[in-house]
Order: sequence, then structure tokens, then C-alpha cells
Amino acid sequence: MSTEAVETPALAKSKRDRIIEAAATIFCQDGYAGASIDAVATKASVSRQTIYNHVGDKDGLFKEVVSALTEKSAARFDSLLQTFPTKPHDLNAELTEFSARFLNQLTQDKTSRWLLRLAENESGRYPELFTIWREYGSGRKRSLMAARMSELASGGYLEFDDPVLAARQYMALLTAEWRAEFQLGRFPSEEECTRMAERAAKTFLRAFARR
Amino acid sequence: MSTEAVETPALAKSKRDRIIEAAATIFCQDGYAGASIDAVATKASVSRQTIYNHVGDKDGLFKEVVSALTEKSAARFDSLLQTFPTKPHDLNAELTEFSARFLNQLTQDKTSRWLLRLAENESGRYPELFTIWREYGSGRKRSLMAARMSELASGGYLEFDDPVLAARQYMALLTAEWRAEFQLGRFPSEEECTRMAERAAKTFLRAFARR
DNA sequence: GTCCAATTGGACAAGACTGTCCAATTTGAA
DNA sequence: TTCAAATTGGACAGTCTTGTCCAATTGGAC
Repeated sequence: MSTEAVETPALAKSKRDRIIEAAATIFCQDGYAGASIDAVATKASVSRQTIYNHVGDKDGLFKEVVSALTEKSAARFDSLLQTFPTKPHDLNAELTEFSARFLNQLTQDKTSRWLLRLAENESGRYPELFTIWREYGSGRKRSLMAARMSELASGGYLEFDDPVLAARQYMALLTAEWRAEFQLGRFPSEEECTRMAERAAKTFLRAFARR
Repeated sequence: MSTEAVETPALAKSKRDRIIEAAATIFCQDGYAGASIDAVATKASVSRQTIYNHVGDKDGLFKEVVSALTEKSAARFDSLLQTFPTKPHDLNAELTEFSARFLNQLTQDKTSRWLLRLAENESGRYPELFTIWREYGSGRKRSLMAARMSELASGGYLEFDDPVLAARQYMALLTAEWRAEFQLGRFPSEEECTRMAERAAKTFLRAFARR
């Protein structure tokens, strides 16, 4: 995704990171139209010209931000998924714990939220960004999650017709309360996340646990 | 919410409506910063000055749009809720049908989607709008839906601990697939909505139908 | 120390936007 | 028909963008 690592020396790379990080914040705060290069430059403590040197123009900056955030978000999700209870002793307890980790990551990690909002807001104007995001973004997450669901099903823990649907519904149940809180501008605490996770997992298992 | 109906004569009201409708489209398309008064004027086939005469400035236009959309969306939801199967003969079938109507309204009605996006995007910059929307918007919908769920529970059709949670999870399950499609820029057909509704209702009932 | 690339800050043109003013015109009502 | 209010279009100042150019400065590698 970012192949510039070779071309740019150490110091520049750090500066480049500062730029993209600041740009991510500004873009997500103000949208594409509302974000100004000057604001990014100030936030990154960098000259405006340096930004143009690195990414060309505003479009370039935007794409760079999306690319970076997509990558980071995917990596975090992967490492989270490695803690998924594929062969649980106590399915209820372990799925609840995993779900709590999921929600906590969602709460802590501004990156994913920003990316989601960026993608939702600007995908109409930037179909190309849309493509990248669909491929590496939520579509990928869903299919990875579906694979885990399948494992649980073939292990005899769950039963359902369609693993993809099960994954989607699991994530919908899990994020439902969280979304509501977030929309109200609140950031659920760790205990709140745990309770949400309990309720989501409970409903999910009521529907899909093998009887 | 809009008390100007008295003060403005018939023709002006029609013009005012055109303005607000056009503004809604433009705001939702381009966000607050990206929307230009000129674009609204052109779309509404109205002089730019007329807009300033009616709503004062850009902020005023924005608030007027949010107010109008909130009102319209709430009204539509109310009339939809009146078709909720409170005392069903065949719970599965009737809840599925209701769910399909719900999704179809979501698909057809650009208003609600626009409003949702507006609220999500600009609530940071406009806390007052945020208040209005929370009161008349999704919060209200959820509590109305929870009341229906309670009726089904006391009728012996469903069983759960918390009607608000049940309502939230119901709506989460219902809109999960729809959201995914919509995010990809697709507009589910009526048959697709029906199938989504079937799957959502099925899972919901697996979890909450009285056994 | 020397050299080269990166960085800086400031100036600049071109364009878009907001909000205001105003004179001419249109519209609805009496 | 007459009159007042609403509407129009155009001009305007002021502000903020983006993107470019350039000369001066900095910093690391050798």
C-alpha cells in the first residue's frame, strides 16, 4: 500500500507520519471540503510546502490518509481475531470476553471510527477510495469473522444456515448499543463495554447456540 | 418546530419549501462546508437573495433543514408503527411483513438517510441540532419500538428481560444487511428487503420467541 | 568541514464562497 | 388599476481556499 518507505529517509518518514496523522484528524473532523491544508500543516507542526512536497495535492493527501488508516485498522482487527475462541471450553464466557475486547478496541481506536466515517461521508465523491476500503475494510472483516463462525459451527458449538449472515448479525448485535452511545457523543467505559458484550453474546447464543 | 407557516403567504411557502428541499439535498451531498448557497439557489430555481430573506444565513438554512427533515422522518415512522402486529395470529409471518415494510421505507425515503448522515457528520459542530435530533430522532424511535415489544411480551408472544434492549437488537438485526448494501452504494429492491427482513425476523424470533 | 536534499516561510495569483446593498421587476391583494 | 411586499439579478467587499514559486535555512551523510 505505501511503497514510499524505501525512498524516504528516517527523518522524513517521521515527518510524513506526522502529516498523515494530523490530516486524518482534520479530515475526519471537518470532512473533505471543510479540511484545510493550513490546518493540517499547523497541527503537524510542519510547513505547508512540505505537505505538497510529500503528497502532491489535497487529493493525494486524502488518499494517503485513507490508505494508512485502512492498513492500520486491518492490522488491529487481525490481531484481535487471533484471540477468537475457536475451540472454547466455555463458549458463553469466552465469546463474551472476545466481544468485550472487540468493543474496547472500537472505543479506544479512533482510527477505525475515523475511517468508517471518512468512507461513509466521502465515498460518493471518491469511488476509488471506496474500492480500497471495501476490499480491505468492512468486507474483509466480515468474511474473516464468517470463517471463525464456520469453525464454531463445524466444532458443534453453533448451528446456522449461512456463516456470513451469522457473522453480520453477530457484529450488528455487538455494535448496536455501542453505536447508540457513540452517536450521543459518549465513549463507553471498559465495564460498560463488557456489559454490552454480555448482552449481545447472550442474544446471539440464544439464537445460534446448538441446542 | 416550524412556526413560520402563519407569517408567510401561500406562494412564499411553496418557494420556502423548494429552498429547504434543495438545501437538504445539497447539504447531505456535500456536507455543511461543501454546500454552497449558490448551488442551493440554482437547485431551487430561486434567487440567492431570496434564500437570505427567508432564513437569514447559512446557519439558519441548515437548522431549518434539520428541523424539517426531523419532523418528516418522525411522521413517517409513526405511521409505519401503526402497522406493527401487536396482536398477531401468525407472529413470524406478520413480524416479517412489518420488517419488510420497515426496510422498504428506509430504502425509499431519502429523508431519513439524509437526516441520519447530517446528524452524524455535523453533530460535532452543531450540538443544538444534536439535541433536537436525539429527542425527535433515533431515541424516540427506539422507545416507541420498545413499547411495541413490551406489548408483544405481555401478550405472551415474546420473552426478554429488557424491552429497550430487545428493540435495539431487533432494529440492529433488521438494518444490518441493509446498511451493508447501502454503504456499497446499492439500493435493495423490494424483494431483497423482504428476504433481509425474513432473515432478521428469523434470528430475532429464535432468540426471543416464547418457547 | 562540505555538500546535497529536505524544509521553511513568505509572497503570490486565481478562484470560490459568504453576506450585503440596491435598483428594477414581478406578484398578489385590495 | 393600484399599491405594497416579495423577488430578482447583478455588483461588491472581504475572507478563505488551493497550489505555485523561490530564496534562505537546516540537517544529516561523507
